[in-house]
Amino acid sequence: MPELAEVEQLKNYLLKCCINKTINKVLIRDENFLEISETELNKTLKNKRIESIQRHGKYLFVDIGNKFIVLHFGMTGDVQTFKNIKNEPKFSKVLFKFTDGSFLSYISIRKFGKILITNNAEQFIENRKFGPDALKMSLNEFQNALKRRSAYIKSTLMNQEVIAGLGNLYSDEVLYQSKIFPKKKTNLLTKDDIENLFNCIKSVLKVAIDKKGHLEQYPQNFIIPHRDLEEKCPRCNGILTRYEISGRHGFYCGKCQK
DNA sequence: AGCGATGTTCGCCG
DNA sequence: TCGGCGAACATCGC
Repeated sequence: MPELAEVEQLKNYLLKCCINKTINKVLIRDENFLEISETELNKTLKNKRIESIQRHGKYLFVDIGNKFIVLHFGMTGDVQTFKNIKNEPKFSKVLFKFTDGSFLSYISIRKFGKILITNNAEQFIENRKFGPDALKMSLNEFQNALKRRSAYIKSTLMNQEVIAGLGNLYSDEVLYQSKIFPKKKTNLLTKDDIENLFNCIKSVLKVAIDKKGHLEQYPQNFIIPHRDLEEKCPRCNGILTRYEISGRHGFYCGKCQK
């Protein structure tokens, strides 16, 4: 589930299903996801009410009054609420039981996600050196974040210390929409390129959030539905090119993105 | 059977 | 110093 738009969707789900619920117990199904023991986790979370939820980039901060539960979803993370323990989903890694008897599972097929506790969400973001959230950032923040960066623009966009929230798919998408070549060096972009890119980030994320991260529902003028060999550019009908940066695969249109 | 996957981190090297 | 590269993490689905 997990780039910014998908995490936003998970946030909305948790707001709908878990807000104001009080945690009764936590069961750890796979200790790889935490750095503290079940006993210690229960000591911290028992009888705490979920007051609000914030998102920064791909992270969620669940406000339990005096602390925050930090959720990161790796590549396959998800959440699911249910009423009967018999319905605990497959790949449930951490199980939260609420005082009303309902449950919340933190699910992950692989083991890349993390659940942490922090006293201060802003401090956590600062310690991790995360850049501004891609959805909330201003043009000025974006311009500053890109300043003096010499990496490929694709790498810059995926670097969470520059801006937070974009991953492999959405970085490809915003570059496609703004007609920028993924291996263009960041510091060679013009002021117009950067403004254009900024506007495309905002518009792509808006569509993605409206579609609740359901990739199959994305418009046909997006490159995301065409991420495959032999697929054609929806704009110019040219064959899309598959490329690689640091082991990540992406697609671009060689004709549109110079 | 083998390969690729929406993420992060680390060591190596230019 | 910056950043690209590759590996590692682990497992499922095509």
